[in-house]
Amino acid sequence: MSTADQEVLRLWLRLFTTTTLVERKLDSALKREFGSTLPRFDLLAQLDRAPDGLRMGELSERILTTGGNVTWLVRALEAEKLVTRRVSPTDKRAAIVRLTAAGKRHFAEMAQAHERWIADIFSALPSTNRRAMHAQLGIVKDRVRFPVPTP
Amino acid sequence: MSTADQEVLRLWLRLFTTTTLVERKLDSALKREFGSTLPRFDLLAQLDRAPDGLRMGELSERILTTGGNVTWLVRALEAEKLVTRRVSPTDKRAAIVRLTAAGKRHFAEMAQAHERWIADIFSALPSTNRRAMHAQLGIVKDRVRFPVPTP
DNA sequence: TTCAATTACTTGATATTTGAAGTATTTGGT
DNA sequence: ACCAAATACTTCAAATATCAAGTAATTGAA
Repeated sequence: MSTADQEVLRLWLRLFTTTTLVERKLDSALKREFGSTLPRFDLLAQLDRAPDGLRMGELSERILTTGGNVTWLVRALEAEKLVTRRVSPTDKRAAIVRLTAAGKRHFAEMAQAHERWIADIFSALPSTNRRAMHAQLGIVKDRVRFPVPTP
Repeated sequence: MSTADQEVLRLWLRLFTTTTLVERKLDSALKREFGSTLPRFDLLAQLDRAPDGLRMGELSERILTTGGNVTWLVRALEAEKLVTRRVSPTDKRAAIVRLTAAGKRHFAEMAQAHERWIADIFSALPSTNRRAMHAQLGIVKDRVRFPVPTP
């Protein structure tokens, strides 16, 4: 194993560890302060940006989870009266999910705290570095999404 | 919400998305090629670096998961004859987990493929940038692990 | 020494996530 | 118009993860 290989493995390990630590911190803070979780928050965040609602499939793509899981999550949020679900008028197979007024309020509250937590963590980086990291992660992301064909 | 806040939120979102995509890719490749999973691989990787074995608690800290989950994972790997578990001679409460010979072989095989996948993804970044990113992630990680006391 | 507090782990109940298989609807080619 | 293929979603079982409570062993202070 070459030195460069060692290096990329260490980079991936650190990426994984760091992200997991942030995730756990956010998740436990959301639990503690709002009785919610990160997956729920992420789903609500997508809906908050989509005033016309989103279809189950769109949600599933955006929060990077399976269809079955979205069905499960939406059902739970529906039971809590945070979202509604209705059949699409143009495609009876599709369900359109929207935030309720209560859902909007609940999300807004959480988003404010969430933003503080994130700012607190990432403001440890100078702005220049943040931009650089954002760009570099973009390269990695594209590489995973659009793999180069094996020669 | 200030521009800087927007910026850190976007950075976190990208960090999360990128890591999740890589995770899913590795997990599905491990499933497809070796009938294993990323959590199992991570646990075996820790043991591979620890010739004297690790206690359950140490494993749990290193792979960032709960004690109950480690108990579950180790039991599954034990059933597959990849690890053994024995009571610590110095502390009868503690269990020491080690790789079996078969476990070592199995891990070595997976590690080789794993390394190729990682190298393929991250070699899209120039070496200089990789080092920079590693350092910056270190700052974030420390910030999460050792939060500054609220003023 | 003795025992309350701590530590290391397991257990059991739940929660979440996945993946495969099933249902209903829509689409595209004939 | 017709039907096979594709699409959108749900369901169900199994895998994985969390949390709280329980057990056993160790520690440390009186």
